[in-house]
Amino acid sequence: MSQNYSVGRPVSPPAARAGDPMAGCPVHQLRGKLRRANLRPTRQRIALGWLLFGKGDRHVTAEALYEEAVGMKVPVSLATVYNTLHQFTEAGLLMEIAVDGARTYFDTNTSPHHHFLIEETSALLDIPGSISVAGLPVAPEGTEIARVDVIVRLRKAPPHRTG
Amino acid sequence: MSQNYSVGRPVSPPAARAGDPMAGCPVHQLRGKLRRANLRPTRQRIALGWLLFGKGDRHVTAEALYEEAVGMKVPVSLATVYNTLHQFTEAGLLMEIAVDGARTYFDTNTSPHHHFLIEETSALLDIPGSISVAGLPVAPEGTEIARVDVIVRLRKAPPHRTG
DNA sequence: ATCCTTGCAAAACGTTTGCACCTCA
DNA sequence: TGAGGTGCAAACGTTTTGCAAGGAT
Repeated sequence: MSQNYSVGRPVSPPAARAGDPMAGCPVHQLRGKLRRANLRPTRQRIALGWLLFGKGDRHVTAEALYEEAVGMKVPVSLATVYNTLHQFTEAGLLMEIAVDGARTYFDTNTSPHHHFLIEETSALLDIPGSISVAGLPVAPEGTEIARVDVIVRLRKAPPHRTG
Repeated sequence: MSQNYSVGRPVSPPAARAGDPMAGCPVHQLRGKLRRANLRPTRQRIALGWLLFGKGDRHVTAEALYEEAVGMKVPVSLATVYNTLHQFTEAGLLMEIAVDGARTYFDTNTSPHHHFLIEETSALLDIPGSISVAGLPVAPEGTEIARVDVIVRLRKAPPHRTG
């Protein structure tokens, strides 16, 4: 329930030491996940997958993930982060959310759900619970609904609420 | 036409030719609209306002509006188009919609409504009728809902429909 | 060995900004 | 005339791309 964002200490990047006996660790599952997606389990993809999928649902930008990887001594380039995020997205492991004009978010929660956008910080949050959208018209002929995005923009509330 | 500023050439906004029954002339109303927004009714703003508000609801990108203006021999620069769109937005004459990672749309319909996004062409359409969004949780403490955006992404339907 | 993947840097893209000149009220 | 607006081009931040070297099977 609590959004624990401060992971980092106990996690050791898989590339830190060569030849570790890590059979049975989440890395192994990650390899299978990548194989199933027809993605070779390379060092970078495993490290990024670890960061992405090892902490519950996340909303990351390419740059944020890149800096996180660099901070954990994972050797990776920004271009590879972009490539990997897009490959993961195509494989259905991530969902891409373009909510702002400048940044693209990648969401590890690929099930249909919607988002809060904190305008102050441009942070994205899953909206808990379920939202129902009623009154959708039929899609124009020749088209079908691919996805429905609901974005609730949150502003800082006025400093007091009298009454 | 280098940086020549003597563009006294009569812009050909659609009504520059008729007699001048200013009352009822859309340009006149536009001038008032700009005045009320504390924006000087300059040539460029009037021309852009004409393009924006003279054809019913529109969803334009800065670049599209720029090319439209250039195509109509309205001397305007891209930077001014951006400036004007943002000024209009701040004045409440336009609504900004960032639906895609790359482009920002400006909607002349400022009332709350939602959109189709044609993924094939990145075109934006107002959704006719009303949509109700139910199940919204309360905004986190200290925040309030500024706006709710619903974007229905439309894909080309599968080529066959074997019944 | 082969193909896929990565890294680097530069290009691409849409947008913003700084400064000189011009226009409107 | 003065306050404000405009144009141009260059800066800006994010994302994409091309090509050579490295890793996975």
